[in-house]
Amino acid sequence: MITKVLIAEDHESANISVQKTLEELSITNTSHAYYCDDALNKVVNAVKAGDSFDLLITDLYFEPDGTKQVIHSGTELITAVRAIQPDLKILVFSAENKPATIDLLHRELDVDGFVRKARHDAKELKQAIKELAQHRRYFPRHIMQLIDKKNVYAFTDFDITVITLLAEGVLQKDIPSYLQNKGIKPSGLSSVEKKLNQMKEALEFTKNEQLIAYCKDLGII
Amino acid sequence: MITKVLIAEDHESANISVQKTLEELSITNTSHAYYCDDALNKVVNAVKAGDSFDLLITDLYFEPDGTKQVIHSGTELITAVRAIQPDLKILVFSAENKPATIDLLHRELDVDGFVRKARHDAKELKQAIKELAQHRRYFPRHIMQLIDKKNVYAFTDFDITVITLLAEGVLQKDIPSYLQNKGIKPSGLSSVEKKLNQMKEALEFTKNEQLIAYCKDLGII
DNA sequence: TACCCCATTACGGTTTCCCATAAAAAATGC
DNA sequence: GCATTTTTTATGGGAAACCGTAATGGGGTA
Repeated sequence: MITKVLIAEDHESANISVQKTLEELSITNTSHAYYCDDALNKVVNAVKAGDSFDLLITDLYFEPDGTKQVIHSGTELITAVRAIQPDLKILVFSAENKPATIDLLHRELDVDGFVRKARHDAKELKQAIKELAQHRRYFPRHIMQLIDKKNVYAFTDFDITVITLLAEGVLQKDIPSYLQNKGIKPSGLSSVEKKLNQMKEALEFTKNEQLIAYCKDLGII
Repeated sequence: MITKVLIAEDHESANISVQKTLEELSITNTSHAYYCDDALNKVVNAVKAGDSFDLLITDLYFEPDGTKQVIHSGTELITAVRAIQPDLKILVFSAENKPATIDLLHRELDVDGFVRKARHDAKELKQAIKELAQHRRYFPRHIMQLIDKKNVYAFTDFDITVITLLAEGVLQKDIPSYLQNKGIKPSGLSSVEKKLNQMKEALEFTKNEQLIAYCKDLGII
């Protein structure tokens, strides 16, 4: 049974509508946090007081506004609260639609649900909370389809390093020295060229610019 | 006096919170539209019935979901309703923070107010509606400051076309023929090179890959 | 019309990238 | 230990990109 919920969301308006949705599910014991640090504090205090939360609904992106914060993003918040209260159910409510990010939430951070801020998000939110109350996870099919699509090529750490360097403006011929400085091998220019060719061939691209655009779209870099 | 309001917003949750905010201002005569076409229809019908709206609160971005729509964006909607009902007050409520867009709203589309979806957006929304009821415009100072600050480079249609072609894998030397086919001028290779250099210099980049990454981050392409 | 100004285009030299091939090094198998 | 295979690195020629400069062309003005 879900009765006590914490909402971590910097947008006041989003906060309001989440609360309203919860009210429609007869959940009135809600707390709000407009900053990640504040959210973590509330979780800590609730556990200390022996009155812990049942569910955390959190956004991923929190806009900096000048006030110093230790935790800056929803993903960091998730790992932090998990360390404090492992059994806390976590539902991510975000406009995020990059497959890489959603995949991270699903597999590595192992959150209980994801609802994308979109046309029918309030209805979805209700559905998700109902599912979570039944101890099921909520990742709608149309979201998971996004994830599968990205599996046309599995980017390795090496791939990502090389692409990131390119996106930062490093000349291809200068990449080997960067790799050596970081102790990454292989570091030869030919190896870099080979990797780039492999990626481009797998994705049917011909130019580095396409790779950059593709990786940006998927949130890989 | 503002009594009858139309909310054009594809996100259900945002729609809810706007309505709640209006209720707190004792405005209960509200209509909702989840698509631009629907919003325009409601404006038209209200005018025909001699019971027109006092205020339109609209988002800028409406996510396509397969249903065929004539109008696809808030900016198009704004020009369309202005043609129907010139005295309709328009308040844009959007997460948009690109200086160029806000500038467009302020100067060319001449909307009555802009509230950014951000931390205290509900409070701002209330304030904005109060201002509009007094026949004043509402563009908070911190928004207008954004315009000056972040305006590092204003991308033209030509810029975006060139960058898009690069991101699609078109060779730089082949871009001129593409431009000619689309009837865009200038179309010379030197002009393309010059534009790319201008952009890169303005943003302190050295490589096209950086430009692609930057434009992807900003959602320009 | 003649002239100037500006934007556009054309051209040539240099650098970087691309690609195929070969050499070197490392891993594997017997 | 030695041969084989695979991975990594090196090299060179040709294509594309980069960059400065010169030529072209169109619009405005007297």
